[in-house]
Amino acid sequence: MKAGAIKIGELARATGTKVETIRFYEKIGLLAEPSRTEGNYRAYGPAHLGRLSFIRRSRDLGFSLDQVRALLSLSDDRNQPCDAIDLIAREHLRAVDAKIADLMALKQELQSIVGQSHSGSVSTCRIVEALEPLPH
Amino acid sequence: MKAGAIKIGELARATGTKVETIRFYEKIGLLAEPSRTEGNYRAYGPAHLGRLSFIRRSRDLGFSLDQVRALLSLSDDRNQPCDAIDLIAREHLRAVDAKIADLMALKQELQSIVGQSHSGSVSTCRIVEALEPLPH
DNA sequence: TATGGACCCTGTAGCCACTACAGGGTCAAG
DNA sequence: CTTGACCCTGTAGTGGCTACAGGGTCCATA
Repeated sequence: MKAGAIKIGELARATGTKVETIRFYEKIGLLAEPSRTEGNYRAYGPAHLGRLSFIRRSRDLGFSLDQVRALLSLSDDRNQPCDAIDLIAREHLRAVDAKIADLMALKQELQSIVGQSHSGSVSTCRIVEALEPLPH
Repeated sequence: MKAGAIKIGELARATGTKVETIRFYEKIGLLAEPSRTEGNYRAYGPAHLGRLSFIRRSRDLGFSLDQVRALLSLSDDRNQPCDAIDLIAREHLRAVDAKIADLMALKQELQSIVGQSHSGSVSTCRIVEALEPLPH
């Protein structure tokens, strides 16, 4: 193993990623295949570490793997990527906003069903009534 | 086909569910197998309609299929289901709240990366900088 | 009677982003 | 020389559908 090279477990710890996930990213072509040791262990260098950190950070921000792929290839091209990257990020922000709005509406409806009487009294199943469509 | 019985397509239209989804619910045991016509078509009655409406409504409210299964069996047992149902609903509400909080935090972070300068100027890629871990 | 089209059937594979095995091999410490 | 931590490949499973492929049924029209 070359100086500075690390094994998959170390890379996993360094980036907060599971070992299986790293292998998965390699399989789908998101993370480049590293060289191997004599014993056929993956040997990662600093470039892999940087790349995987970028991926992790993007994933944590909720970007899809396809979006991450696009972000990676755009950020590699150091000519005029900003507009395209901006677009992806803004689009994602829009989607997050939409999701929040959805969930807020959902919450409202759930609350109106459950009722805010948090006291332990038995609530004669308004919930079932709210779910059931037909009179019975 | 008995009087009042409907075919899968009609049930789908009546409940706003896709035909494939109805068959899927049947396969996983969520919706009872209906009787069949001579031509081997599924023939649904009013009970199926009620049941599927209940399922749809619960799904729309974000309950998982396992939760729906529990809600169904609890609401069938007309003795003392209320507490258990209440618990499921409240737990779901809690999960929705947590999800909303997650997304709000995410939105904050995304916004700070994208920047609120909505004017079309090129923003010298703060986004990439924010994603990249290492100085280069 | 033939034919077209709308509908239905079964069964399987694909989607996303992992996660969890099973069944082995490698390597360093004791 | 054995133990145990780590690594390897490959496959199957998760949730909740969705999309075929390759047929069958039913009804109306020509």
